[in-house]
Amino acid sequence: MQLVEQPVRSVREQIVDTVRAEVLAGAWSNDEPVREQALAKRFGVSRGPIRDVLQQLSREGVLIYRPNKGVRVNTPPAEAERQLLQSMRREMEIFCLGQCIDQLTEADDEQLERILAELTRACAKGDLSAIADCDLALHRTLVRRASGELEAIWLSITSRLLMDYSRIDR
Amino acid sequence: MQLVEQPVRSVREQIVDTVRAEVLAGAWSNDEPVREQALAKRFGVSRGPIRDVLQQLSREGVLIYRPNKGVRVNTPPAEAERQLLQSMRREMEIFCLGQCIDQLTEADDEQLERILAELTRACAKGDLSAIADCDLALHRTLVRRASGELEAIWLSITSRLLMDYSRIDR
DNA sequence: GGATTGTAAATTGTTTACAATCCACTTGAC
DNA sequence: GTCAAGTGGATTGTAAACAATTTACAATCC
Repeated sequence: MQLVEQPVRSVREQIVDTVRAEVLAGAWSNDEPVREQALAKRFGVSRGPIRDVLQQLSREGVLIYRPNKGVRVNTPPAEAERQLLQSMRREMEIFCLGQCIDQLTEADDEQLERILAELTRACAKGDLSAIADCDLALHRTLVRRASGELEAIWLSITSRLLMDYSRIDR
Repeated sequence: MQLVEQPVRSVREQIVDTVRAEVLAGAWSNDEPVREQALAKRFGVSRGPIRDVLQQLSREGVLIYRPNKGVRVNTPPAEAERQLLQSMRREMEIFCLGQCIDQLTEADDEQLERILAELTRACAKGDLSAIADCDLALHRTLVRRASGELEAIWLSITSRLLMDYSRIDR
């Protein structure tokens, strides 16, 4: 189920979302480096697009990049940083909610309904990973609706917070 | 004068900082697209690194990217967004100041002194562009010292705010 | 004359090939 | 036996060639 609608999802964006979801779900170890060629083979593309993906996820804080040494899964933020990020995320979401609360289209409603239904189902099953996904998708949709410009910033903040979150439910 | 110290400045990062500074100074028009090959030729590299640069600056909000159509200079944020970003920037800088106020090394002090001296000189000359550069460098150094993780987020916020700023003094 | 389709140049997206760097292991001296 | 330098394989960084898409312009049709 596609939770976050995107008009034209380029190959790169698809891979970014896939990899991010896997890392946040705790599927990747942070002990061993991520190899470009392995990902390229897996997604059926060459190393070029993969490098773009890894660069973006590094900017988001999900991965960490070291020159000539590739990328690894990043460590969650320290407690003090976490509080700051929480506060900033909250501030952004309140703003976005206020921006788009009275200009939602029917398509938006429908999209939100779908996400909520999925969230309900996940809660019923106790699937923590799915719950996290839905939660992310819900807020992301709202932020995007309010302002596509803010989405990148919001993702950088939220991804870092979820780095912590995913470690906990494991 | 190099205002923001960086241990190992990769070629890409140098180009990123150069291009960002030029755009924020209002040197680029937002009517015509930015051509990859032109930049590659100018900086003496191939299109690969240039694409990385353009991708990063697009994530930062300085440029805007459209699939198969290249990038352009982005438009400044709307007033409502601007206020949100201002608030978030303020929150981050207060946090970072608190984090690193009592753990500054002599090298840091020296670096900050250099920036302040440059800022004073710029103010005396009334060089608005230089003032903006110094202001940016000053805060960026503080943020980086507090947490390298936060720097990317801070840059995304501040760059967008400066998009507006640069337009004004023109 | 105005709109539409066809075509060629330009630009972006991707792949492939090559250079530079890093890492683990071996080899050798002490 | 231990440590140092060397060496081969693997991995990242860059450049150049190729494919796909867009754009501008010209030819054609109504």
